[in-house]
Amino acid sequence: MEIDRTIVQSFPLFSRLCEKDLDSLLSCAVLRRVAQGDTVFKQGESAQSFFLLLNGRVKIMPVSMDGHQFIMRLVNPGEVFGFVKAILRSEYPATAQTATEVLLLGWTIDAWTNFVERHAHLNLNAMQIAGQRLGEAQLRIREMSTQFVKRRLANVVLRLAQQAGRNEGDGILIDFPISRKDIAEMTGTTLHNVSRILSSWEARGVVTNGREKLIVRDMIRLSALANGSLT
Amino acid sequence: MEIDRTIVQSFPLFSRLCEKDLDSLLSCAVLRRVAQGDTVFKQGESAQSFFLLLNGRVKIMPVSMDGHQFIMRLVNPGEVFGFVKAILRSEYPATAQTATEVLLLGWTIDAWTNFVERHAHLNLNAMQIAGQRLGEAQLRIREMSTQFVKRRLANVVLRLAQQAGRNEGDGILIDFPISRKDIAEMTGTTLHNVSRILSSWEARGVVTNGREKLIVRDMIRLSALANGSLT
DNA sequence: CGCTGTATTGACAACGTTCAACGGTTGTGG
DNA sequence: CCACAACCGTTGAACGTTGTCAATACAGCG
Repeated sequence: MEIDRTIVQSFPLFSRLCEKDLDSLLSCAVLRRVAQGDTVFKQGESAQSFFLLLNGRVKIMPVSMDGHQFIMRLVNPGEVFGFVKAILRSEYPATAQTATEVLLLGWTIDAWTNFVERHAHLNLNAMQIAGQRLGEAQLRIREMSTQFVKRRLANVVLRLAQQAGRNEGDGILIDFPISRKDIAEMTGTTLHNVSRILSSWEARGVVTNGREKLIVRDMIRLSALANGSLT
Repeated sequence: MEIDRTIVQSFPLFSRLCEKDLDSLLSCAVLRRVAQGDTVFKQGESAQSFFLLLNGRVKIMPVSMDGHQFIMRLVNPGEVFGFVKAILRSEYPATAQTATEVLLLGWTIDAWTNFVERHAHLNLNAMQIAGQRLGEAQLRIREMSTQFVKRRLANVVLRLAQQAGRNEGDGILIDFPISRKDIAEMTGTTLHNVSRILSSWEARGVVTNGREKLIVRDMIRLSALANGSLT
């Protein structure tokens, strides 16, 4: 199967690679299709590969011993996942489950380290990925420590609209099926609360709700809700 | 001033360096003493240096626009801080304030990158630092999303005891002055709540409280509180 | 047409924060 | 050495937020 190289080249991890190098990197990648709801890897497996998401969405979900589910990260097209853990040759700390049918490229960590030896500047790219994840994680910790559920939810929906939104003229549709439970697990609350709050926002014209569907109608007011200047 | 090289060598970032290399690295480090309550760097400054804490404790505190204070990380002796951001040549995302008088070593990022060019394996060490921070951050997110304040507090105190505890025979003393406000800002709650919960634990013989002081008397029961098998 | 998974809503209880008052300790300056 | 201020900690009460329980509705699917 043929991959569009210009697309892959535009992804942060591979920036500043020449065509030849990109070819050799792509030649040792494995293309994989995964159906909706299946898992790419499972928590606890040894991290021998990492993945680049070409298409669709993937949920990164640690499972805790006390049964509480939640979603650590939502992977959008063009992002890598399983990357940091693979470099460190440890175990995946979470399960990667698809939210849609997805298309992805996989590399073994051996192939990658091999390649990096000849392209040392990729170390910096890798560090940038790790740094970005760390920044996102710390931002989220701050939100969880200091903000009420309403505001956290506004931030989650805002990010969804920015990263997974498709402009439909009269609003921004979240571009994959997402349930209240999913949103609750991204926000750190219950689906009941999410339902209540989204309903109240719908009454005020900020969003439109549907079954596994969410449309943002008023980004301005949503932003205001997210930064606390509106309740 | 003379630094004990065997101590520095035992720190993760510098593992697998020979004596000679260690000397050359130490020769371009700056030793610095900072008084209790002063700041090592401030949020928003461009990250031109990173630091290795030799002695004392440092609090990493992002400040949000809405005034909410909190403590993102507590740095223990032997740990580096400001490291990831310095490598990425961005701005410090938080303020580093000392909880005690501290002694630390500082390197400019230029000296570091220079040194890394001749010791490529340090890239992996750096990645390990970043990976560890990321893991800690994600663990904390999970705690904040799914656990009640009591249990989160138990986890915070447990970590304090493990990382900053000194065994006193009849209990484990947290080895630096820490206020209820500090603990609250590490847990994501108010000092009132911390006071209440710690008082109830004191009544049950789990801890002993004092002014800017905390002694863990019963690690077993504290662990049970932390993993939810006890309320 | 019943089954399953998703969503909405109300009532209620539990939890946590805010407000307020008070007591104790430390440090300072007269 | 004492008075005083500043800071830290504790505790109670009221309030608001959030989670839990329960009932219902609705859509997709065999």
